[in-house]
Amino acid sequence: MKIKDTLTHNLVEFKPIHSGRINLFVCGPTVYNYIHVGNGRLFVVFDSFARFLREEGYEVFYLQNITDIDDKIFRKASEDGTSWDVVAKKFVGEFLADMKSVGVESVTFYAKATAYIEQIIEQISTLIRKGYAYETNDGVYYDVTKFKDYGKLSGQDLEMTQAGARVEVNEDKRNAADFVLWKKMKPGEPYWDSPWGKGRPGWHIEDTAISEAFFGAEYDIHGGGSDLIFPHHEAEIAQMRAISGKKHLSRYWMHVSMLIMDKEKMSKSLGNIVRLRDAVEKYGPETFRFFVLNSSFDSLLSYSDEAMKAAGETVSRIGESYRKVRSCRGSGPGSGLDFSVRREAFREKLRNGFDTHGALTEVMSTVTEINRTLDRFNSGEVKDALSYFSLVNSIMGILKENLSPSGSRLIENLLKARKEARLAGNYQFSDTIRKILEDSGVSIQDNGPETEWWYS
RNA sequence: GGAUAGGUGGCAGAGUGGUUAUGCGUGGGACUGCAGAUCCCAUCUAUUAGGGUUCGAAUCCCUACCUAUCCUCCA
Repeated sequence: MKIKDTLTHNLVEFKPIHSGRINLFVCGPTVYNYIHVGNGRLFVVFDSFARFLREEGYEVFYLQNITDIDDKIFRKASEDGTSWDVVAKKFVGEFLADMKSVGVESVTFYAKATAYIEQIIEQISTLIRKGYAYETNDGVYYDVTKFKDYGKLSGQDLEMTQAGARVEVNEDKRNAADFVLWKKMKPGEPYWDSPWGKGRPGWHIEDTAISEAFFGAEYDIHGGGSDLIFPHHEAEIAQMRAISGKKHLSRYWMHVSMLIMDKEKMSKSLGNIVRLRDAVEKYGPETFRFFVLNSSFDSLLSYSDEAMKAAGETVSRIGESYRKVRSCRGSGPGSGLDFSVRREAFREKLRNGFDTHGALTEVMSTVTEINRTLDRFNSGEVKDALSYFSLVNSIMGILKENLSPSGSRLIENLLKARKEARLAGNYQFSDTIRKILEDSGVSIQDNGPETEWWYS
């Protein structure tokens, strides 16, 4: 298996630290509002990735942090006239609800930052003891000049970056690039006791404290949005490697690119946010997942109503084929389709840098072949096709379970009446029944005198 | 200004030296009482621009222009 690794900018052969086991850490959300479709892209990609790794036979511990202490949460709380912990608690719940609605089910454990304050304090103490960190009037900072590889992941050269390009320069810091590990309490803020007085953790330190607690100093794969490469992931690397003295924090780094909207990035300041839950409600989780997985995770992806509708059409096409296979009797002479070859082709694309788009192209080609030859399927091929769909779905999560049969007597009787009308040539009546059924959410399809139906 | 990734047909989005990507859309055909679904054929004859290397470039090199993310607690 190969991974598109941010650190080396290459497709590299993957080797887990412990044979057969993978420790995966992905940066989760800061819970101060509903997440948008761009965030949703990240979580769908890694959900599918973890499912794939498990399907490949690895035992995967997928760990994700949740930032539940942050200035953005304070601001939201003051806007809403409530307290920070109420905001955090609410949006942790909303986040988990969103994850469930979009079929994200692979995360082993969600770790909230505030539950690991002890570990955070311990890491900061170690950094100070080892000479990497220092205390000022307002906090504890990491001295980036002490860590020679700082900037290596992002290709940043500290000499070249502009200090204070976006933020005010803090005069108490030794270097403009130093980042905060511990923030001393300001009036009205929540706090924990520490060797540096009352305060709270900086953003970067929570991830290494959590990942060390579960995985130790070094683990296999670290994921996140591409906007976190610098400085967040640089900071994580600097923290953990300074503490451990090891060569890596994570052996491999995978970054999911941004979602853009109307040629512009999705951001709150532009007001072009689409909440994940709204998109999922409008198009369905299968369509959203297909939309996301049909592109390379490391490329920009354009979100639009048109693109979502196209994804929806394709998802229906795949689902339709699946539905037909399920109702296929398999009494034909055999189509000659070799599903073991097709399963392997699908897997092979994913093994090649998690090429979900390539894998879905394989699926589309298989769907066409199935549709073309279904009437010749024998019973073994029906089973093989079902297991093919099951494999695809277990990783991608793009099949609608619109199971029908064993339905209501009412529907069966309506269909029976319609069949009689059709046989009698009374098409006006049969079309009226069809209209009633369709208006009631029942799709039907005539195959000669017989009619199939399902809930649409 | 710097770092990093890119600029492919109506849309989305693959393809790292030599065949049609694929899907959606559009047009036509088969099938159907009609429809839908499905299949077949076609369409769009795409590669940001300009140079260069090569027998041959979307793919390699150079220049220009453009886009996205990031540029250091706070966005």
